[in-house]
Amino acid sequence: MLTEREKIILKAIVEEYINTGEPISSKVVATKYCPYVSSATIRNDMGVLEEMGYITQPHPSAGRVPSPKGYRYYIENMLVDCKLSPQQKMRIRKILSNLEPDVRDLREIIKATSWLIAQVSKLLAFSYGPISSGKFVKRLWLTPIDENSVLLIYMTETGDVDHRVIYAKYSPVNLERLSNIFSTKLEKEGIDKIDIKEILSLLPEEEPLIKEIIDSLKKESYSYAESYIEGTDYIDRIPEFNDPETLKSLISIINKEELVIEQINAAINSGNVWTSIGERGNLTLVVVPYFAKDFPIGAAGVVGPIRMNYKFIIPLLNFIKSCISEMLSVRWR
Amino acid sequence: MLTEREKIILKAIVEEYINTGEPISSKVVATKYCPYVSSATIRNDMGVLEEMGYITQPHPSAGRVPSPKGYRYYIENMLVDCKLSPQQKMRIRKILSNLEPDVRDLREIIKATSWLIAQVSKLLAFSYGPISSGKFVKRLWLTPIDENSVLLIYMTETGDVDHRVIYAKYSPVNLERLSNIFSTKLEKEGIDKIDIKEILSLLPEEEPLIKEIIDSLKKESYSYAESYIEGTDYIDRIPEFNDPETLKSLISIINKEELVIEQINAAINSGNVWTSIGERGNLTLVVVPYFAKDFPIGAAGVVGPIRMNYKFIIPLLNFIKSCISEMLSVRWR
DNA sequence: GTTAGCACTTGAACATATAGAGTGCTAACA
DNA sequence: TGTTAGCACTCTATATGTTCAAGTGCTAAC
Repeated sequence: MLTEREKIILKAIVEEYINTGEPISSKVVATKYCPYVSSATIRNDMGVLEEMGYITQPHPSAGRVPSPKGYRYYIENMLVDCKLSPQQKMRIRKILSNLEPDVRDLREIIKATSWLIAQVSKLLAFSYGPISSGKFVKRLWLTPIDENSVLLIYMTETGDVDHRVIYAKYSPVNLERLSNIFSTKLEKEGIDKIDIKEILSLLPEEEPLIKEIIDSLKKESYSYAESYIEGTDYIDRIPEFNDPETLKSLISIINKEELVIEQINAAINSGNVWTSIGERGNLTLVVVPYFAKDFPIGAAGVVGPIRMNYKFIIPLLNFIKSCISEMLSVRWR
Repeated sequence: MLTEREKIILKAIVEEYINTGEPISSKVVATKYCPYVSSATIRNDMGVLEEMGYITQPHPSAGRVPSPKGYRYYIENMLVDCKLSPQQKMRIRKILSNLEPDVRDLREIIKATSWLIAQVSKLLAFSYGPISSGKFVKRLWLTPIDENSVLLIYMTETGDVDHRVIYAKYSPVNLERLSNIFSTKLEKEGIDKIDIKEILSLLPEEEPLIKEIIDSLKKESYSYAESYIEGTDYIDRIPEFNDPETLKSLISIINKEELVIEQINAAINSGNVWTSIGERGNLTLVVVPYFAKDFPIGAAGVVGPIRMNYKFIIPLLNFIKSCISEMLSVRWR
């Protein structure tokens, strides 16, 4: 448990360091944040904070810098009820309404979300989705392409649509019936549980096609989420991104979505902003999920240096979450 | 025009530098490549080569390094008829045949191409496509989703299929007829030229839907190529990728496909390997197009430091071009 | 045209000195 | 017991000088 003054000092160090990027000395804290005690007192307290792991010293004669634990304490205890200003909200709403005419389906909304976040945060931003919560295909359509191939289109329970080309001999007259049979079955239960034999018995002559369809659906029932990255132009604004190791971590995070999916799932499960501080090569991820009604659709967030402006980013992502969720809820279901 | 010995020296410098990464001294060239003359003679020739712009000196007391012009001369004049060994070809064919069962449509082939190139080259690899040469939608299908939305699926002349959700009031009974009307029209000419009024006169009650369809097709007739990047794990193998500026260029190339599209188009137009050396922040792109029969489908290649093993990469990409083109040509049309 | 020989330039590595920042500690104080 | 002034200490950053080896360019001779 921290004393009141220790809290003030920790907050001072975090905010001052976020602003300046330089280690913070006891003198600065004393003059700007605790004018009623001397720098020697601050030094004593800083020793305690360091022992507890909230701050560190880059080297013995430097000031103090927040540790990940310090940032976490700051975020969890000192940013509660932190909100965007009405002006900032207005600005985001305006950008969103300018965007809206160009955004026509789920994926475009998701893509636009990353763009929006990057624009406003001036950091790298990503978005991810759509996920199918239950991962169930609910309807499908079959359309002939040529004598050996059929187009399979399917819709998941979250309204996401995708397609696939299937190769099999078939007779066109059966396609519509087969579509209906599958759709009726899938309406009730997932692809893993429907009775294949029953379908085969209804249209035995289409066995190769039916098998291909089931095969495809099983593969695809792990819905086809994509991730989008925006804001690479802002890399130059961030001094921490002059370090090759940090940049390499950034590249792997940008290009390998599996590295981020864990965080995304954590955010979706918690339903709220999820912050991972410095866990992946000196980078912080702040992730927020978004929903259509109560269905989780995906997540979005920023990737930046550990030293980022949490006081702005966190309420920003919370606000964007509510905007996007509202957009999605109006359009779907 | 270079003398014979100058050519030998240039080749020596390029190949030695590609191997070692260190500036090459006259002594090394003399002992390893021109034992019949002295290092002083080599020095004289190197002075000439430097004056002509084929090589440079990092600093006055260092050896020589090839300039982009030097690399280009090397590639264009000293790598003609350079081929992969039968062993290497076998290896690639084997990887490809292992891959084949998992690769079911055009996009998956394109994606797998980048993976394959990265595997073999141990560099960052990308692939891009499918492009629609004429960019014409040839057939379309309309499928009802609910009372306000229709699924539009369309196929371009290169066999690429995509879909879009369209929002409009409509009556389901007209959908099939409308699909056929559009498909018949599009079979003959592009979306920009078909007679909208005629279609409207056939089904005047579907005006909102028809307009939405045409709108969508016009937007989408710029086909929906995607790019894939693989091999980010190999970044650590490349010493040049410890420089922050180089890494930043890499990030922008990886994330902003528009930066690469110019090179891709150049490769597609030339029909062959296209190399851009050091034009974008100390990086080299080697790009090769691939075809289905004679239709260009896309392009693939590597991104790496200027100092890369062209002697291997260029015949590698040529070989992959022929493999992929063959795969595509068998499957389509 | 080629070569041996040498003076010259430069970078890299290392040692040294200095100034400044910020601390930790001690002893004194309220 | 908590706070403070004062000071010695440590470390970084910077500048400066020295040495070493590498590799060149040039000259004069072949």
